[in-house]
Amino acid sequence: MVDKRRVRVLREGNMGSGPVVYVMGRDFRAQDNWALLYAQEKAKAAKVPLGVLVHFGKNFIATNERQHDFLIEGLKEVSAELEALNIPFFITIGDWKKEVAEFVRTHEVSLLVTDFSPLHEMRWWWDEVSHGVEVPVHEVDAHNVIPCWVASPKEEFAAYTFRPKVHRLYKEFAGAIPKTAHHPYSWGVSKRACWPRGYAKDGCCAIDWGGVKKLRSYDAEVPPVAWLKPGPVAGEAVLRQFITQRLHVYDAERNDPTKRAISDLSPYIRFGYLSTQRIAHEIEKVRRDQDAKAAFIEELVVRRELAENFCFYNPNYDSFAGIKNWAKETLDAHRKDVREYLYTPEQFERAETHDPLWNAAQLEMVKTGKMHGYMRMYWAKKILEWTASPEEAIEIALRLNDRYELDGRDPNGFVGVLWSIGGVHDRAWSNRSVFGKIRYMNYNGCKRKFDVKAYVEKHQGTTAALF
DNA sequence: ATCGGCTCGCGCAA
DNA sequence: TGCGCGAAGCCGAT
Repeated sequence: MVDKRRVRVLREGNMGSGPVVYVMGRDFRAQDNWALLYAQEKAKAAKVPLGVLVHFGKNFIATNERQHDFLIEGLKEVSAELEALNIPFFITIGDWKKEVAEFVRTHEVSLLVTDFSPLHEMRWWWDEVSHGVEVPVHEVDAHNVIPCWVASPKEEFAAYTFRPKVHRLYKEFAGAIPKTAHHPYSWGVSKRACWPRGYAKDGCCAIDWGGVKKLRSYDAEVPPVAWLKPGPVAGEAVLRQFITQRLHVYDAERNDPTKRAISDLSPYIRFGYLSTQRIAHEIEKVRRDQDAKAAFIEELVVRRELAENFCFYNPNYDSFAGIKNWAKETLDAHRKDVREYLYTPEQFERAETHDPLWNAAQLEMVKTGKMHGYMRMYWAKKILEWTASPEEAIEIALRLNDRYELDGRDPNGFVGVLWSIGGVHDRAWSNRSVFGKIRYMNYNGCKRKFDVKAYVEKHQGTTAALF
């Protein structure tokens, strides 16, 4: 049974007699998925078919070719896995209100289930959809170990206020997740035919993935990356490799961008190919490296779910308006400070600053789709230092993050940028030029901690090939 | 190499 | 009301 505390009712109402549909918005996987398990539980109780729907609309889950490719290639795998479980996979394209509402009417859907995201797009969409359909809509937190609204009822001040709440509830929610079962009630073949309209191949049932892939290719400006393969199977392999090859050095070396100690799991978590709870469970099973395990669980659960908490409770999670008063005041007091360097958004984007370390970080992100976590702090703080205003710095950092990172457009990214530039979840430090009391970082600090030259050499070059 | 100060405010003990 | 201490640091003194 899915814990009732994972579920929120977005639209009240009684179930009809038709199939249950899970609208996958964020957690693209067939196993370890509480939203799918909940939908299946409801469908089994009502003895009705179960289907999964993914909607491709404006400002959807991916906004460029790199992320779109990572999504489509993974979705192919997920959809096949669902079909094998007798859970048909559908897509709709275009306007939410029209397409989803029509899907619901055509198939006489009795209940819509979705996965939780704290981000505006998803919440606004569901607000609209809930008003545009006449069936109940239930939302399930399938992304967090502890459901966001259960972990805390308010915006947390810092990790230290959130941590004890997480630790109190962790044992209750963590652990193995039941398997998604082969669904016992079939969706009639004739009813499936011709959906999605215009993207069905061979008459029915098969989706024209080539067509879907072309659907949202923006320019070829942000190409897919080859080193990280999309999908749950690839995610599983990365998790295995992390546990066997890198976990033992995670504690000591995760802040050294020249070492290979980090998990590389964030893109898989971002697209839901891997469940956080499942990752946590696999880590807990390891019988060695206790310090490394604790450090990883801290980042995977406490800090990642703190980012979800911030976006869920703070509607200004992506702007200056979202930071704390002490930080606004101190940044305001330093607005007129002389900036030693000033760069345009294009200069940042093309990695054309005077600082080879900053350029290397930017190049790492542009070329690989994943900047090392430690460098993300330095990178964002320097954007604050080298732009005319904190608003502009936040805008540039978020735009670049969301455009190039495979794990962009995610709560972690918003909080990472606002932590660096706006002191979110941080404390005040010594007053200095431009930064005010926002924690400062510099080149010398990096030199003390890792081999800067090696990092710069590893990511040298230009962005010329991309523009 | 190590340490204290920087500086704010939450949460808890009292 | 007082007090301890915190998301990843820096800097100068010793």
